[in-house]
Amino acid sequence: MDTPERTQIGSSSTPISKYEDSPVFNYINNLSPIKPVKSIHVTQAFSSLTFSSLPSIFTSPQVTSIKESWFLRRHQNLESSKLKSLSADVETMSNNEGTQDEADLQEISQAGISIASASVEQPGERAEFAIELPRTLKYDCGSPDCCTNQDIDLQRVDAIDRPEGNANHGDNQTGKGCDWEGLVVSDTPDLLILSSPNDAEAFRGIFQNSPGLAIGLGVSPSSSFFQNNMTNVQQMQLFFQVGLDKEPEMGDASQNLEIRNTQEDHGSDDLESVEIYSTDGLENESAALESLDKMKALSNLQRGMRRRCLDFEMVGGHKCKILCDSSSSHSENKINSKNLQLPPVNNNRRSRSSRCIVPGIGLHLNSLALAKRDYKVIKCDTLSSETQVLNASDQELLPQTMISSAPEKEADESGDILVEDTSQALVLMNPEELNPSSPRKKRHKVEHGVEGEACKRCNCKKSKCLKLYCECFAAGVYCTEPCACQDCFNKPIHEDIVLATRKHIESRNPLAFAPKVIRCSDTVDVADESMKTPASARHKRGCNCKKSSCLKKYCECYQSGVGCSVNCRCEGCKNAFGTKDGSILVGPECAAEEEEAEKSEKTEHDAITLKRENSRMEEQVPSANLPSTPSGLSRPLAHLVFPLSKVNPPRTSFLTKNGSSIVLKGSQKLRKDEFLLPPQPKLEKLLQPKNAEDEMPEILRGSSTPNDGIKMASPNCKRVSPPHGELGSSPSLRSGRRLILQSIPSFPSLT
DNA sequence: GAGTTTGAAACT
DNA sequence: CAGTTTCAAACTC
Repeated sequence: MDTPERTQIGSSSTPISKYEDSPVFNYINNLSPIKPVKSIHVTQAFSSLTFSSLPSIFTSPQVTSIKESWFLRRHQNLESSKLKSLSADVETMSNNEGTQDEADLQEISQAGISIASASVEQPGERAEFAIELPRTLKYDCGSPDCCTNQDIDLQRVDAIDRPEGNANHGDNQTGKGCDWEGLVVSDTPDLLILSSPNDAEAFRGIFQNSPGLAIGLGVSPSSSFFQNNMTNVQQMQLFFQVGLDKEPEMGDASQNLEIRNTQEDHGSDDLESVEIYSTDGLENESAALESLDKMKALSNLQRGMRRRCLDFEMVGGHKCKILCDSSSSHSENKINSKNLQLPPVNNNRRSRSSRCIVPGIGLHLNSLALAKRDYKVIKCDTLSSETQVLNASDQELLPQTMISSAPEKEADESGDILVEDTSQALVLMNPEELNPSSPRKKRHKVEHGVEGEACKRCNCKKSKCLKLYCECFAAGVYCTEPCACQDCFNKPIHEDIVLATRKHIESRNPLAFAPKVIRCSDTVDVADESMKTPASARHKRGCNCKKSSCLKKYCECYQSGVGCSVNCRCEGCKNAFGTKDGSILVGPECAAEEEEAEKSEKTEHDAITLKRENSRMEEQVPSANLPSTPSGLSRPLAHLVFPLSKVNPPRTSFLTKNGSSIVLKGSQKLRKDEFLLPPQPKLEKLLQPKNAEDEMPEILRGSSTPNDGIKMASPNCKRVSPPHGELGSSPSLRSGRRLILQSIPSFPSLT
């Protein structure tokens, strides 16, 4: 099994080889521990070179054969004084001295550029090392490679676009672990470490401490290595060219990924090789194989590059910077799209990628949040940053993500929560994420159309962003740059603390991180429930407002764009989205107002009902479409969005609500109308009575369960009945519900 | 931008 | 569970 040495010996020294030819000699050779002097160098080289190489040899005869040829080549090249160079190569590589390595690198780079060059031999050598290791080791660390490959692909694009200075060699340690978390958490430098031992080893043997190689990878023009080495520069150019060529292609990251993956599967780990193949044509695998050997070295290098890039990407903060660095907005968008798209593309890696993907934003504590953002980002990219479109798409995507990513919440609160989340997610996505250019630290500013809750930006000073006071923390999101928090611990670096704190809080209140607003009955069999309380959204706990009359953002219900519910203990509720219930609570004033308003409204209501119904039908259709087809939804959503946005952050909730709740209920219809119109006190008053009536049933609570809704409904009906009596209180409600029912069937049909 | 108001979150 | 304190957002000037 000492094949390498033997092969080397035989190849290098003709006399020995002669003897070797004889089986007897071979036998003796095996018996004798003593080895030729020359072989020693070789052996050292190997020993140093290949921790992993040995296994590779054992595992794959092909590899060994390759090595043999490699050694032969090497010896020929090194004949005179370069015998040491082998060991020196290995050593130098580790030592960074490697003048020869640089030459090799140049050769490699040239080879990589020209693909076919006399110098190919040497690169081939290294390439073999790199390749061999990965192949042999691949199986050892199955998952990482796969992941890495995909990631690499993704990164490639980014890497091309992004110059990164440091070619940091990751330690195998990190690589072994294939700790994505570590990668994510860890800063860029270690990222190169490579999740897969293959890469790590390959880099070690080849690159380790060799700036030239790092340059050869040439991911970063800024890197001193790169600057220092002209050859590197050439490679850089190549890379950039490739990147430029690809960038336009990048639009379809998925395609690129697939191609790359397939190519890698074929056995070529090199991204470049993949690219080359793609350009040259994957069809000719034979030709590709030839080029592969040459390319392998480059491919390995690129691999490392890619991974680095991924790692960097992983680090949320860098993305923004990188993006900013990218010259063209297009490139940025593409990059974003790439990054963002990745998660959706790779469902398996979603969690990982999601983290990385989330731009600037740290890891979402909640998988939901992750999913949300990811979708958001993706949508933004794909849709060209149109919030409306995004909304539609988000809704579609969200449910999926929600389902996959956040089972916990789902279990807790059913589908309603998910819906909310989606809305929030949309909100998040739309406003600022789309326009990272203007990060506003304070919410005040954030108000732009959609933002609201979406872009969580805290200003915590004492809570360290580890309490629910912190919106970011409460939202399950890491604080980001726009946050003006002080002594913030809600960062990926402190992931442990964050998780521990989160856990602690959840221990006290399992629903602490659940969405505050819960959709009553979106998913449920709409028929009955929808009838009852399409109200759709209610605040989980309700508010406790005393002075704000639930007309300001102090009120969480109002802030969420949700009407107050039975759960609320608010005083003097005048929530424009729906009072607790005109019922008792409102008090004399509210009651009187409500009654009057109701009376006045009745007439209006009747007149409006038709309109509402029409609008409902329209809205319903889009809402129904939303899940199914984003495109269709986009516009209607857009309508909703703007008004909602104007109204408040509740927009987010509104959007969700709009989809289900508004459509469902006649009262909500009013809401929509209201929302469409800027929500104003006038409207509020008018609406309130309506809301009171309509919402009364809605009030059923945000109760996720239909049962609750039903319960709620009955009391509401009682309350409402008197005012409704005019309208035909119960009948009106029922009628409204009936209408809803009618509309409801439309949903499924439409969908 | 600073100060006040407000209500949720946290604590006792 | 209720009362109090703490906190940060929302709001006002």
